[in-house]
Amino acid sequence: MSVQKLKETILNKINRATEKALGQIPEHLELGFPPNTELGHFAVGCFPLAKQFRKSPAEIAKKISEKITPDDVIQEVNVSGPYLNISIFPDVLFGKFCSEIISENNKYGESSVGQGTRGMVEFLSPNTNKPLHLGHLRNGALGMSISKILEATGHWVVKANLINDRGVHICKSMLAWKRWGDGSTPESEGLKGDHFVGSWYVRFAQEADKNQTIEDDVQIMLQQWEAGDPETVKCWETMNNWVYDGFAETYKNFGLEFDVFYYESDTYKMGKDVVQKGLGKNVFSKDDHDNTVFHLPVAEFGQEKGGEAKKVTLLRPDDTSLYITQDIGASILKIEEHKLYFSIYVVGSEQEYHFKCLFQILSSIGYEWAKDCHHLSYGMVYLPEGKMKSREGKIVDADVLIAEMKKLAADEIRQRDPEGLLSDDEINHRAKKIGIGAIKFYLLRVRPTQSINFDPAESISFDGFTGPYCQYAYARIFGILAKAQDSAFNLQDCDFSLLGNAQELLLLQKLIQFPEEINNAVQGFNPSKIAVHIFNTAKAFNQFYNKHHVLRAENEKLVTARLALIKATAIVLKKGLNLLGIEVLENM
RNA sequence: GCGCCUGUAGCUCAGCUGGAUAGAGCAACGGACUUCUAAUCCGUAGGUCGCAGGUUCGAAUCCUGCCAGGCGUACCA
Repeated sequence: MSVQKLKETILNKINRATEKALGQIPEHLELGFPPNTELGHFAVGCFPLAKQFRKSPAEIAKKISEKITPDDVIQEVNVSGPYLNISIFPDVLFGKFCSEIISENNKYGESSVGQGTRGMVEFLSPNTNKPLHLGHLRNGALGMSISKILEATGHWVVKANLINDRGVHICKSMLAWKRWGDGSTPESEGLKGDHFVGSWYVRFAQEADKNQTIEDDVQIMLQQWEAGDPETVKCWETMNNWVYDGFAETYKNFGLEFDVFYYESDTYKMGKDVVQKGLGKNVFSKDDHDNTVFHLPVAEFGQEKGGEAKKVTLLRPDDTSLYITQDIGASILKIEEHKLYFSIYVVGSEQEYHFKCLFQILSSIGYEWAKDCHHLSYGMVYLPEGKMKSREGKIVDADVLIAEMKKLAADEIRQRDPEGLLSDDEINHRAKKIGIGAIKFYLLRVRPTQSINFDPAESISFDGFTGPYCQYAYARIFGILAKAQDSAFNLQDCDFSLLGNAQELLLLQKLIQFPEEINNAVQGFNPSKIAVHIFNTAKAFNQFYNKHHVLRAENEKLVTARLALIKATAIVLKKGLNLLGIEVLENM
């Protein structure tokens, strides 16, 4: 009997009892959990039945309970006000769930609700004029996690990175390097490529403060680039390649993976012909200044003070395109090239209006898939002094943060290894997983719409509601399982009737809830659901661990049953952390 | 002005498809390592759920108004 069947069995029993007691099958009931494990293992609130049977929920609960007879699954049913609290025989309860989790292993919690539909998650989307910062890490962590969660729920995901590699800001670092760089390279300066290029972007800003005319020079440079001037294009390629080398290193360190890269230099002209076609079909029109514009539907977007519809400009009078025009082109390209059914854009909340307009325009042009485009919007990352602004140097650099967290983790590991038994390689290996795990968990543990106030002094720690806390629980379990290897247990021989104390019940409850939380996460595009649940699972394990022994339990049968329970726990912890893009460690 | 987001314990946040006494973590204080890893656990203390109405048997959760903060608001990306 599977877990799903067990739940159905319980609900069926209640349905039949309701029919006996009140003459009708209930319209809708949900199986939940009581607030504490002493009340029972599952709970059903009778509120939804009040209308159907025109009685108070408490009265209904009482009548139903009278018609439920214990059997080989249900041990007893208690009524507490409007609730039916149901207890299951421990051997069935623990037996079913532990066996199922262990046999499904890393597939536990997955579902096929996505039915194999293919979609794209576009995230990170960096500019090639400066290194990545903390905001990019939030974006990257979200993009990776939501991709994994979509895959776990039966979707086919293409991870895309649309790189903003052209434009006046890119030309700024080019101009500064050409003028003052004196042939220097990342190698000659001993810098990561993206940091090297970023330093010239900063230099440009400094020079521009002294001398406004270079702002004009950079516009000329942009024109030369657009005209395909060989020298400018060569410089652009050289510098972008330096940046890509640097980015690749950061992607690798932080665990960011992409299936496809798009470059704005390839796509920035693409929206134009779509707009011009739409102009012919009267989807778009010309305004007084000869701009090509789109009128937003008043019902959704409201109207201007004068009463006319709001509009979006798509082409300037000289037919040059704007950001949204490019995005129209890129959106269509992505869908057609990869035969997508849905398309997700992981982009900061400051662009919500942009995407609302973009999806509306695509829909108005006639693309039905526009309804399956989703902007996964997330809040800003603030520093104590305010919003991050790279031009003012108020940023947390991604590489610096990663290195710092890794170092903090390494210090912590060394403290736990006073005799120096661990090799530098091993310390490095662990420190990386722990440091990155701490950053990712910190960025993913709150819902995306929340802005994050990043206080470098105290924001990211290894204690409490953190990634390392969850990793630690896993490592503890791994330690026990490793020691138990000699007495390898067989699921068939487990006597699960021995389990059932408060800590074991709470832990099992967390394991049971896991698949549902994955579902919640995917429906709300919200990985924090998983972060919170994995923390609660780790906490439930630590509470169990501190109160009960596994290997030194009272008797051999209890040892085996508990081994099965913690093995199932390890599976859930690992799966959950992996869905957040966090790796587990076997030793900490 | 308008739109979206946010407002819950000293701080950072869960809970927000209405339901059992509002939960964590951090910080504070007090405990637990001869026992499977103390990056742990237990306890104490800490809350007019921004304010005011409304809907409901029942509201942190839904509706309306207001207050405060953030972001956005057509020819930047």
